[in-house]
Amino acid sequence: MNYWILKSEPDVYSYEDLVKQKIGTWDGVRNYTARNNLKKMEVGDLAFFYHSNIGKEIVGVIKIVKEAFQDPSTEDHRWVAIEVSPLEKLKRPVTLRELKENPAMQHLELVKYTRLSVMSIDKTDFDYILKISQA
DNA sequence: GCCAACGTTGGC
DNA sequence: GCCAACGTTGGC
Repeated sequence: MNYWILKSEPDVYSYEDLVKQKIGTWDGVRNYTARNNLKKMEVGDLAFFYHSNIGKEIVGVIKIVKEAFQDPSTEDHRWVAIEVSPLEKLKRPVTLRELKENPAMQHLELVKYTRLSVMSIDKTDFDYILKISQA
């Protein structure tokens, strides 16, 4: 079982939008590193939903409900999409700022590779962030 | 709105 | 295959 972080601009597609839809298609990824991560996802994996640009914070936990398939938003066979469902909204969003300020979180890809939209996260870090979101 | 980081493209 | 030019993303 693996853990991930999925980024979206909330004015385009927010966690609340996903809650309304119940199942959302995560498509439109056009970056090989991100695409490779999508391909590694398995049904049942968990991910954080991060709001980029507006908020810049992790707002919820979602789960992968369908593994990689041809991205429906393009004919180009290089790109894939997955499907996700909302699991729970964080009691308190965890901001990028506080992660950057936390010495224990400096190795996070979210902190180091700001432009990557689909990335993995260790279970340890996943649990840690969940924990601080409940404080 | 600006800029840094970084991925992609195309000329050689 | 290298590298300059260019485009895109996302934080500030």
